[in-house]
Amino acid sequence: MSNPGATNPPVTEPLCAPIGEGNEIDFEIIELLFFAYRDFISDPDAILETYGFGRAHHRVVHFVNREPGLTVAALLDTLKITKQSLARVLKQLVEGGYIHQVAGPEDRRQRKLYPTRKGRDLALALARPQSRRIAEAFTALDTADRQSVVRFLKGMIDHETPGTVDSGKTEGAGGEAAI
Amino acid sequence: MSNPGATNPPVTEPLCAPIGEGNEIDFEIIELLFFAYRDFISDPDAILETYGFGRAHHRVVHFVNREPGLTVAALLDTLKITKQSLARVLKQLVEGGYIHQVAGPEDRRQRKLYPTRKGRDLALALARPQSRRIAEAFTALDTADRQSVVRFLKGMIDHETPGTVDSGKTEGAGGEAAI
DNA sequence: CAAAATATGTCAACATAACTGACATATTCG
DNA sequence: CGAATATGTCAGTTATGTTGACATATTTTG
Repeated sequence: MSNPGATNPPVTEPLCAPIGEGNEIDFEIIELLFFAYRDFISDPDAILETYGFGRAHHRVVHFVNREPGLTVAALLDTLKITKQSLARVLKQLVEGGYIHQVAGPEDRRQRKLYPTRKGRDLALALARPQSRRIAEAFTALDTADRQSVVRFLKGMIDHETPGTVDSGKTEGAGGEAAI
Repeated sequence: MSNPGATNPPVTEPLCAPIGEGNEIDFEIIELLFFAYRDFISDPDAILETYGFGRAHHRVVHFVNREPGLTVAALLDTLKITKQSLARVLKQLVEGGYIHQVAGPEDRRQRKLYPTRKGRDLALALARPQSRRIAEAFTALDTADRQSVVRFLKGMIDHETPGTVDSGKTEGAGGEAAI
């Protein structure tokens, strides 16, 4: 079927030239983001493994520490996962004494989430190597350069026009999020 | 003097203060990276779904396009997964006509991987929205600022000490292709 | 040349973390 | 009271990774 020296290459004929030569695609940044992020999460991942935890636990512990008292619904909205997905890791974190659940003072249906001292220590232990990595990457940059990085990262984030997202349902599509 | 009110708070008592106030941790960049990367991969993920593909397929298609003719072993080394994991997605991509396998010209045990036209089109379709997002985030930055972003991202990547891997060949130019 | 090493493929079982759907319970609201 | 809401839970599915064992073809080596 394949003929070396065929005159009319079909879509299944192999291409030998690398992609992105003379293309409009910014492959440099695409790949830098891939590798930077992969190495960025490798540090906490190594720590999590010693606890028997995974990325999902990191995300939950992180955001509960960043916003103590947030509700399950708010956490689901931030993580953009389903409550069934959250339930598993949250249960482990609560039973392990990392997170405390308190019935809402006004709406007692709510479960407000607070970190414990143990949970805070874990969040800090996970963030520390990440922050160190950032600091190292920043050593070559002055204050103005660092602000450029912040502006770039903010520009990479979806600017959700408030009003387009109908917050009627709690079970939404999930992505492959990661912290 | 450690605690007003309660006498001796155990590690399981809830904390109300947000983490990272007056801490040495750079939570701003940590979270910006999280959200930026999540949204960054959401674009290709939506496209992949229409093909019945996932992130693993994107990675394989990307690398094969960036370095046509790379071997299975080289791909495994880049992706840092097992051959059993790769086999599943690679089989789908080969059977779908996105990637072509050719026995190595010198070492016929090797299977050199090449993108087909179809595979190249897919790789471009996946990279295009990512590149567009980068371009948008760059609009607020001049050339010097963009170089700062590149320097930052490179600084975030693990600098593998080239001593563990002995590669005495003149090929491994710094900044090799990869997603 | 025969044996060992290498590159790849494959079968099977398992783990994690996401998903959907259905249903239970407690609480608040109209 | 009945409907809506916030949360929890059970059951099954999918995608992607893992380990271990073994097969096959090819190259290298003793």
